Amino acid sequence: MKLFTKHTDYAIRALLELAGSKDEFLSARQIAKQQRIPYQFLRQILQGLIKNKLVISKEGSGGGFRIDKDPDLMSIVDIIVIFQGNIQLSDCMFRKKLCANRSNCVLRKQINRIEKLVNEEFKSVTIGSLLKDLKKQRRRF
Amino acid sequence: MKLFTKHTDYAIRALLELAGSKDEFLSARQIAKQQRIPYQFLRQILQGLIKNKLVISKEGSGGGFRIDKDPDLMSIVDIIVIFQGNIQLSDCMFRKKLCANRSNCVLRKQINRIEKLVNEEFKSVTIGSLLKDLKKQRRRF
DNA sequence: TATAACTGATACTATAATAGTAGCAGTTAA
DNA sequence: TTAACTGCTACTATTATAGTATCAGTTATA
Repeated sequence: MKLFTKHTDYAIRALLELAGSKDEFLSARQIAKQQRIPYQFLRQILQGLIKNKLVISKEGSGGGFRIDKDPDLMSIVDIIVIFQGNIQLSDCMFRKKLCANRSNCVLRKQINRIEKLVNEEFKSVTIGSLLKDLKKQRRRF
Repeated sequence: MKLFTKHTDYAIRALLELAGSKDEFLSARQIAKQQRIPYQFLRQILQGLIKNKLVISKEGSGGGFRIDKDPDLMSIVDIIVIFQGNIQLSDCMFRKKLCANRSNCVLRKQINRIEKLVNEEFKSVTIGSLLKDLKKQRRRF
């Protein structure tokens, strides 16, 4: 069972890279090389981040991408939602009418509880907090 | 994003049905009808539950399935693991050597933390506890 | 002003996972 | 003997995942 797709994984790593050099524009090529992300795949992901206004881009030579939101307000949930949709552990909500029997509902109740928990936990992890961890770690080595 | 597949969903519902009539053998046909699960699909799922010793079967006419483990010791995690493998939010563990850079590792640390949390939460939800919820609910209506 | 280094957008492909369906062989109660 | 079962396995359709490839347009700069 996996909760993170490559889209999300790479997006987070790209955002960490961009958050680390806040005011410069980094090209997709540079990020791809640094983070070892397949170049064309990364470009798709960056387009997704642009559409959702987490980064801005500059076209042409010397162009690239720059972060466009406070990294402390950029949570992992936001990124998951962009690439994987809402966190919902079960899809029952979409077919309520088909869920005729109760056994399903007591299960859903529990699932919803855990779902909320996961959401809150992921909300508390932001690009900003990850970057802080990263810097701490670097100081130690 | 989904955490439960149909396999898991149906397996839990089938186990609730079986736990509800502990000492009788219920046929796949009966369970399928009660819980509105596609018959052949359910049979595959029941085979999975047999292999993992959650239920036993009796062949031939009048045969079927019976629960073979204390429902209170049968957690949702057990069932998820059977049909979806271990709960691991990211698959990085399988390619540690490829994860050259640290940004990935700080992310993994957080993911592992949340992973443990999810695991514990799902462990606390058992077929037994769900059945209790179900009976409570029935008394109220 | 040509060109190299970029982004924007979109179409394409390969593989795996998910959600089933179908059918044959063997077992057992009545 | 036969109907109702399970055991086992092969098959299919759809969707998600993880990329690749390419063309059009933009911009710094030599």
